[in-house]
Amino acid sequence: MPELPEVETIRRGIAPHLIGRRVESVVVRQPRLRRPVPAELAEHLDGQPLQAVGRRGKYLLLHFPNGTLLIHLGMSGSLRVLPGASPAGRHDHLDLCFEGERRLRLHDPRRFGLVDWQALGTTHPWLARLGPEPLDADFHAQWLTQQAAGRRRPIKSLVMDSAVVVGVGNIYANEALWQAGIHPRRPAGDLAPPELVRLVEAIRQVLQAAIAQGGTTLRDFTRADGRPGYFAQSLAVYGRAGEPCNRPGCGGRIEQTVIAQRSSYYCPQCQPAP
DNA sequence: CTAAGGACCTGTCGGC
DNA sequence: TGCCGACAGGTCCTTA
Repeated sequence: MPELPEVETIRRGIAPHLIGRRVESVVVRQPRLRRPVPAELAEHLDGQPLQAVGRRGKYLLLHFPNGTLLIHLGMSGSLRVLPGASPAGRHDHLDLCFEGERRLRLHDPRRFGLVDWQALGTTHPWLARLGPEPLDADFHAQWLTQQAAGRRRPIKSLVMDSAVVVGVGNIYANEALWQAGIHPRRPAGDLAPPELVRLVEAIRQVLQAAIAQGGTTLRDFTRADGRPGYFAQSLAVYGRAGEPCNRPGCGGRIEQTVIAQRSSYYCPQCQPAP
């Protein structure tokens, strides 16, 4: 479900409710996510005050004095801040109960999510090989050019590779390629320098616009308070197969195909095939 | 090294 | 109405 804009929206949503509060208890109802939730989570967290809520790619980072709790929401995960006594439903796998009757609840029907502990002063293996943040200055055309050089894999698959750049999932990869006028199946190494410049700019722009709208709600994404995100109405290609291209004067119709096992959308007019 | 495909899960939707 | 397959916002691991 969540790509970078959705995770950032959640980060901003939960932080003000929880920062400065101590964890009073941890409830694990279902430890079997993609990896088992560590059994000693409560020992790490009990009594610790939450100092900050960060994000690296699609990982949320809950910083405590003794370490960091990593949360990845996978395809279907969501987090809500709830009152202290909120009855749990199906797929409510984990609660962090904070002082002052605040409860952070992880809900994840598909259980592709991840939760793990990173001790102070260590780097978790999940974070060790991540590429630059797309909205930071070290994500630039020169970096993408270096990553694309000599690669035959489709450009869409390259920009979705978290070692190249983090946080770009299926929706925003499709959107950014449309905005840059690049066909998703083009071999990465064949892109011309101006195309790579445009693509970097498009990725930045699409992600920033989506964050400003609170992310994309297709079916079940909600912010920490339960509201949807409004970027869905700004999607140019994702989920729009058969509909007309939005580019003024284009007149193409959006097509759908599969690239690297993921649904891919593009306009055959303004994103010429390889 | 690169790239592709399966695996992990449940829910929903469309077709018959 | 009910069943069955396809598909869904992600990543890790194995295989070629």
